[in-house]
Amino acid sequence: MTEKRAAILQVLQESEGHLPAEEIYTRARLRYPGMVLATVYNNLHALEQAGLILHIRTTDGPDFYDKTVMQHEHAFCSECGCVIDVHLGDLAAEFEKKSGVKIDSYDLVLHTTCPNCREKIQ
Amino acid sequence: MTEKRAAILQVLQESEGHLPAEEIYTRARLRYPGMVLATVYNNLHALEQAGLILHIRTTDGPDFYDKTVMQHEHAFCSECGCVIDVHLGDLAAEFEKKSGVKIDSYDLVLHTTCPNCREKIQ
DNA sequence: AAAATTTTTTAGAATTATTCTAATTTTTTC
DNA sequence: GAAAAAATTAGAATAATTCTAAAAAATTTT
Repeated sequence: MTEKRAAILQVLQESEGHLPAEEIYTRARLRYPGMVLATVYNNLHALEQAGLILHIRTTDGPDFYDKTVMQHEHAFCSECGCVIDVHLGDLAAEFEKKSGVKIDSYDLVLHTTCPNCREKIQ
Repeated sequence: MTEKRAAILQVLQESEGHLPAEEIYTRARLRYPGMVLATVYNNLHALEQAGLILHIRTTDGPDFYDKTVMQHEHAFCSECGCVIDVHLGDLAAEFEKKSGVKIDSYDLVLHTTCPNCREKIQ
């Protein structure tokens, strides 16, 4: 594990959980000012391959990288953009049974209005 | 409904079901060679607003537009890229109950290996 | 039907997120 | 410590989509 790779991993570990590449880049540069965005992407891929982090694809904004390796979903607040971790377990079997189609994997993106924002709106 | 908007809708209606904007553009230009990609996007938005088509967001490739307005999901074959329609019903209530988080909506992207490709691989 | 207003279309630039390339630097191996 | 492998950098390339401003078309008002 190179110093930079370790630093990128640490940024995630010390975060609230999930960050987009751009934010990891910003934070990693505090320690390594010369670091370049491509290096962040390279190392995020390597860390993903190594099973140390999760690569979360979204349907609108940028992808996120998650320090929690266990499968889980994310609910994005459409008001403030915050992200809430959601644990639904593995639904592949359920989807497969319901549809009759072989499901190798799936991406589930949830949209919510977080408790904070729901209060404000009312 | 302008001629071009109608043409774009017709392209979708006459298709197998779901097409990315680029493909709609290609097909619409057969009738309207001068048409520009921005016009396709404009009209797809308008048609979506009008509830005449569905805008399907994916986690990797480009978005799709679907002539079927009824809620349904899509299973993308990771081998050949083909798309299979899947009907799972509305799962928001189930997700909400399981997680305790208010679910306004969700995008569910399924990954499959289609029957054709599964045969070839073996 | 002409004038005024609104909507649509075009062309092209801008944006965003990500990947690629090739040269350089660093790290690891022998 | 030299050779080989891997990582890093800088910047270009790509892909999908949105934005902008001007021109054209359609609609509404007189």
